[in-house]
Amino acid sequence: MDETLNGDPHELDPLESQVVDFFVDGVRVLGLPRSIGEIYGLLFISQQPLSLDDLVRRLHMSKGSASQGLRLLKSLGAVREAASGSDRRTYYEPAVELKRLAGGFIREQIRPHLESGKSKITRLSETAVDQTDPERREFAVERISRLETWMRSGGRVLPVLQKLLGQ
Amino acid sequence: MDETLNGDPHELDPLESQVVDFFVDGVRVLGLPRSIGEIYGLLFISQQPLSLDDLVRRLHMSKGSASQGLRLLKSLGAVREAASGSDRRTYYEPAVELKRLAGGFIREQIRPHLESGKSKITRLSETAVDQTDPERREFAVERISRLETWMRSGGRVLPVLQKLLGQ
DNA sequence: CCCCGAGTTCATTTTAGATTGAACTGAAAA
DNA sequence: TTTTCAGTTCAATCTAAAATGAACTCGGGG
Repeated sequence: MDETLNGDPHELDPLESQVVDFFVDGVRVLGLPRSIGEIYGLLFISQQPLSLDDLVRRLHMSKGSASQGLRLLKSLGAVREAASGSDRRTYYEPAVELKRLAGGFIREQIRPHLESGKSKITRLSETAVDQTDPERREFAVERISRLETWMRSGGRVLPVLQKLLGQ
Repeated sequence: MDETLNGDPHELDPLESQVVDFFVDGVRVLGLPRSIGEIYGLLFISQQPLSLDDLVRRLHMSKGSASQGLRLLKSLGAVREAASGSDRRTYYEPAVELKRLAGGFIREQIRPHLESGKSKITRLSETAVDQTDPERREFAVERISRLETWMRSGGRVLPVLQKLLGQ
């Protein structure tokens, strides 16, 4: 069985593996696991939508990883199901508009942290005003109000970011 | 030896540990190790500059971690050496201006990735034009030019980000 | 109705990278 | 000059998170 002769080789060709590597590095910067980069990278450079089995076979990853990876990518809006062909499988294709990708990442990964940050700061404020030593209390309150300022800046920045990336 | 009576307790008080936790979570979002958040968090809520030994003692971390953590924080411009007192130790205090923190992070952690990304794309372009099948080549070139667009957007966004965070 | 197989789940295993700590450096004190 | 000690280094260890894979679910086809 000579894989170089059929149209469905198991190994990645040089272009494909270069693109996959590019996205593996890319997602690591964003704090996402390597498998996410592998999946998105291969979809990105594929002319045809790919099924879960295609990903498992060509990337040598477990069905579990591929399934969980696709779930996360779908939740980020980075991958969508392609109009299904005749067969039972689901095929996936990448979203390639930066606006959409950034929007999904901000919505799913950044906003939740900003939110939980805000509520932690609320609790921090309460602890700060409980300080018995007045000098200590004043200092703590000042520092924590600074945190609030940081979070407000963060909140203000995100929409601008999305806007700038949408072109 | 009752630690609650002297001014140098080993354990963190509730305010301190809440702030440390806050920063531990915060730096994880940025992809930095927990020890970085612990160190910066304790400095942030301390009224006095702290020495490496203070950090080791109060955070129960090794000298190695504290030393490496301080080095990274200094490189980010997030921590500076305080005007030294009479003794041999170096004391550290946090930088608390968001502009400075964001600037350091962008300079040390984001820009290098953008740069290496650009050079990877250059190599990708070369691989893409090598594709023998014309349809494949056209597709690959189109996708990779999209990557270039993404990187350009990224580069344009950073200065705006810094500007918005500087207030 | 039962079978088939695509896709999911999650307890276990693996791994990347964070942390440790003992040996080392260098500079100030004695 | 020797001693002392703050801080650094890095091989070894540990751990948190990712990947695995076998058991499972569920829907369509026969």
